[in-house]
Amino acid sequence: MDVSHILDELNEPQREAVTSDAPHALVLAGAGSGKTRVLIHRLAWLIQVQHESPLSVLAVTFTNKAAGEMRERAQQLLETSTRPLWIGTFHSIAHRLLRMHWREAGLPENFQILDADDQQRLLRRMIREEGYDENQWPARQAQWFINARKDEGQRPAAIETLDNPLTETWTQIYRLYQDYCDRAGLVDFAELLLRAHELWLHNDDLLAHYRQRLQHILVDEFQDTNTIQYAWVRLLAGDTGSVFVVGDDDQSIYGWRGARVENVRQFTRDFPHVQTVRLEQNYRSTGNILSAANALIANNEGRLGKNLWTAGSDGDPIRLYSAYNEQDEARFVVSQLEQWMSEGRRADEAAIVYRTSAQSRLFEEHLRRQGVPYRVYGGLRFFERAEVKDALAYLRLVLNPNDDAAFERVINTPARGIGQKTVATLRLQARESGLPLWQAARAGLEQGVLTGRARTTVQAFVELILAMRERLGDWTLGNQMQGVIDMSNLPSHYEKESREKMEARLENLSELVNAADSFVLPADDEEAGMTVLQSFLSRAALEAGETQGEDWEDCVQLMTLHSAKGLEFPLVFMAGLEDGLFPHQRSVQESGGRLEEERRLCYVGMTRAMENLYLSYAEVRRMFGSESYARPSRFLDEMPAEHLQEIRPRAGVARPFVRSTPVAARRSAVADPSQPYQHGERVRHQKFGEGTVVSFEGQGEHARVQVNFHEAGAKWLVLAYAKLERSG
DNA sequence: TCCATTGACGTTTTT
DNA sequence: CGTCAATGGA
Repeated sequence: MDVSHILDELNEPQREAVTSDAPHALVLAGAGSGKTRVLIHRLAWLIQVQHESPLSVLAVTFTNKAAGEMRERAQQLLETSTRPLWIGTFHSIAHRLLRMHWREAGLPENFQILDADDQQRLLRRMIREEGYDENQWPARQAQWFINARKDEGQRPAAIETLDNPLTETWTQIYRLYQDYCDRAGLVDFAELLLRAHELWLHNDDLLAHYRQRLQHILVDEFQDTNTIQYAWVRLLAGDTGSVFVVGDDDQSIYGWRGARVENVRQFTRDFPHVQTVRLEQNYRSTGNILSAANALIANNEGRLGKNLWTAGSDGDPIRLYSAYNEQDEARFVVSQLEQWMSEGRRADEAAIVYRTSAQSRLFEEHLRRQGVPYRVYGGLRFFERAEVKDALAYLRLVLNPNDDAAFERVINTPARGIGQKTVATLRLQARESGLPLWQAARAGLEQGVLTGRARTTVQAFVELILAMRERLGDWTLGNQMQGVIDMSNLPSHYEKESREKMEARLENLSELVNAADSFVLPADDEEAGMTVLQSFLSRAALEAGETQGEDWEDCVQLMTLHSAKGLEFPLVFMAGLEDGLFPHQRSVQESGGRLEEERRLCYVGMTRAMENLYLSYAEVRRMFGSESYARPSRFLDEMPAEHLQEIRPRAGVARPFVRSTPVAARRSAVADPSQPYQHGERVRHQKFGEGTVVSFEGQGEHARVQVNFHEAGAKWLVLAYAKLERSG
């Protein structure tokens, strides 16, 4: 068979990976080295050359976008339908398994997916109701605790509390929350994975079936897998499955939410005869960018080791700008951007990336002022908007009245005179009888627990939902959606808001009806035995949709470093390279490889740039209302000077006399022996606490240092008077 | 029920 | 400084 179309466009290591006949393979794919291509060509190789059945292939990704891209590109290469292939995110595949085997998984047929927002609301309500002090046991933290445990594969009973009262309480909250979810038929994101794992673990026949069928497992972004995802893959593979994973330990940036880089190394230990292939040729960036990135990441320990190289030219040096303050930084970035565009380049070829999402605002202001079109990544997605979730909650309730999260959401939205007190009564009833709210409400009506106005209003609500269920019976999804919106009288609820807001909300609602109208039951979901309504609701939760609908053509892209992973741009501005901001203060303080993860984040950011990379930092930054002085990011010191070119500010820009030393000078500068304190040194003051020396001046009696205190902010202190101590 | 004021908080985010 | 959520008075 002619395999040239599969192999021709590949370089040697890529080809080696694609054609590997080892039982398992680990492809360490550096940034821009053709990782996705290898995955897709491997898929084609299995099917067209090895003649493996498409039914035997499972390809797993992390995002819906990646899954969609993989299916699309596989389709092009294979020139046949990719229908039989299982391609999807860990969550969507887990979800599919649970839908098909809901009985074995111990779930009700109409279980609903709880998104992060639903989960937090449910927890807040529950914590309150169970009588915990909300300040001591915040829902946010409970959510974090529960998800972290689930990501580790732990049920409450398995948690080792070691008599630690804190852990014991969190575990108890986890237990109560899980009971709630089980009663109401609710499954959160982490639960999808955990249940899917347990489904196989506890059903030998099912596991045997899937092991036999899914002989080839391909995993993308393997460095992002958490404990349960790894265990799931391992369980499925058993002794006979063949696992092909692609990843890059240097781009692991999700450790803080459970991802374990260690899984990459663990893979070679747990699976026998793993062939490891390194993809180090980079097709994206210039030599200067790659060399600087390589040098930076070399500071991390325990890497599996990789050095990116390019056949292309060195290109321009990386430009480094030290801004006087954050305004100056934004001004500089936007002016460079305008210059680039004046040379005939497109706005959408450029990206501004930063560590924290709050940094976007300043750039937005400057871009708007200059009339440069931009788009900010992140923010609320379509199916996460309040009005959309309100409308969907009615549908959820119609489908599964036991869905407490949906019940709570709409019981008094729009306001129908059911106050806090009435809802509290219902909750109490539900809690005492161990029933979902819906059933508690009905029982309460029958048994006369509710009286007076409460009785009338709750009765009306129950009848509304029943009427919806009856009326919606045979309608199309679009009509059901519209019906629910009309019958609930939701639009009236938004009419009280400002005109703009209201119009946006009503527009979203009609967009929602459109979405429902044009929704076609996907084949995957049909096979899993789902109804159109079930499928629509699940997808709303699992693929929350785009942040912004249409207009992002030819816009400068603004995003956090995290959301930049996987993307590339000819021109990249990486801003806010200050110690404390990037690397972030919290990461510097915490142990456990957090600093290394920040360094990887920096590496990810740099390797997004194809032609030109600008780095910048502000000497003074206004944050949380007060000014703070920081030294340039330590990561800048780790980039060889020969790849950097410092850009000094224009003459005439007013600068304060306090300045940190330029990076190049600082790098070569040894400590100044004439000064008692050195730049960057940590000191303690009796009153102001801990701080960092940022500047000094004068000699002897008049010697003063400027210290940036963590609590009190920046202060000048005369050494002769202030009693400073070194604090390591 | 609604609006205004007050107070706490302030990485990163997909599913 | 800015946001969001909780609180309290009309």
